[in-house]
Amino acid sequence: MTSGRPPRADALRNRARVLEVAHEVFAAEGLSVPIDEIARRAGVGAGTVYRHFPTKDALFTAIVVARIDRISARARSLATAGDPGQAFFDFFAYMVAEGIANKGLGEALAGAGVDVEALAAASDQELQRALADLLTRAQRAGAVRDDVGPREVKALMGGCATMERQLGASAPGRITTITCDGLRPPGARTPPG
Amino acid sequence: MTSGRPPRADALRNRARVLEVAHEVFAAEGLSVPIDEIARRAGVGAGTVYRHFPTKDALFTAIVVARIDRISARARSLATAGDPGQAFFDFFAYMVAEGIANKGLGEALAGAGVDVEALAAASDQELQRALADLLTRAQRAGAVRDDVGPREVKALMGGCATMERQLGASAPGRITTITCDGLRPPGARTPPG
DNA sequence: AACTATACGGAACGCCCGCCCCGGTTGTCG
DNA sequence: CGACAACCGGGGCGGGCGTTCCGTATAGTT
Repeated sequence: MTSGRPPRADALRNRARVLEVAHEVFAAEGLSVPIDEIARRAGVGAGTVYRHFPTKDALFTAIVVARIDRISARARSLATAGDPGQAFFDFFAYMVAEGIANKGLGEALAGAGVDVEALAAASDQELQRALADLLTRAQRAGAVRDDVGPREVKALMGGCATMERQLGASAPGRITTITCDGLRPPGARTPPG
Repeated sequence: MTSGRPPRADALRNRARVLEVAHEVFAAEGLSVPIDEIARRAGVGAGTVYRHFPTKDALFTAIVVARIDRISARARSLATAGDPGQAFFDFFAYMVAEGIANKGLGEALAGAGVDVEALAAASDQELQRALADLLTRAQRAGAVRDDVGPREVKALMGGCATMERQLGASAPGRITTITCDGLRPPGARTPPG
């Protein structure tokens, strides 16, 4: 490996600060914010950002990967929980909430623009696997209709987040409720709760 | 009014050609295509485009308004048709199909970017009204759940189009089927058909 | 304290795109 | 056919943004 010497203290500090600020800004404003803006808010120069992350995509990817890893962990822990149906829909709601709270992540989940898929392929596949596991368990338990796959579910989660955000605070969760009801097998609507 | 003289023949020809080409290109590639590209494909200069349409938004709005008017007409004609539930879901599927076939329209329906809403307010409200009519009829007939409004339905139609496009040809219509099932009142799933 | 590798800041570059402008062309009317 | 107004084309301007470069500052070491 090319580990010549430990990085300087200020370098690590700046790197962490850029990561932190970028996370907040991307979450609040989406991916379209200029790098200069992030640099400014972090109190560094644009060059510093590019030294730590060779490209804007790389910066964004680093953040998203971390986020996705956390989500995957959540999915795995839910997979072993009691009721498979409950676990699946809990995860669905969790993912949508995450997408609403984090605009940049939402855009990524909705497949908009960036080739995060390519760079974060490993991380994303991990999520895909965990989701597939959750889904098949729920399907075997008869809590989710059989004619859907992980790809459809993932798209639906991203879409729900986008739509909920678009509708704003009016009727919160309505879209997600409808979609979840649509995912249940015929004649298996759960009462409110 | 300022109607001094009828426009020249070539002016009308170019205007029509620009409109036609812009429609195709926006439908195929979305709103992000440069004006220069549209001008090139139409065989005119960029200046010509801007003479007929003062702004890119104006060009796009002109196209979308025409499209929305057609859709509204369809909605109104369905409203008087036999089964209200059938009419509602027919329109839902029609709108989604339109959104899939027309990328630019889909982006507009999904509320992405352009302030078409502001410019096309009149036309859009017309659609809103027709949709609301269709919806309440279906709800009164017990074909659609009561806890949704036109805004949610409109968002769902746009979202379905986006998701279907994203998933490509694999599992066509799956997302729309799920969403429509979610829109039905509890315990009222229709068998395949 | 002096020295050097490392890191910093921000000006500068290149590219894209919406929009404007002007010299040349072409339709139209007497 | 000739003249004039309407219209055309495409080069150019301005602003935004991702990325690079280089003179300067500073952390770490002796």
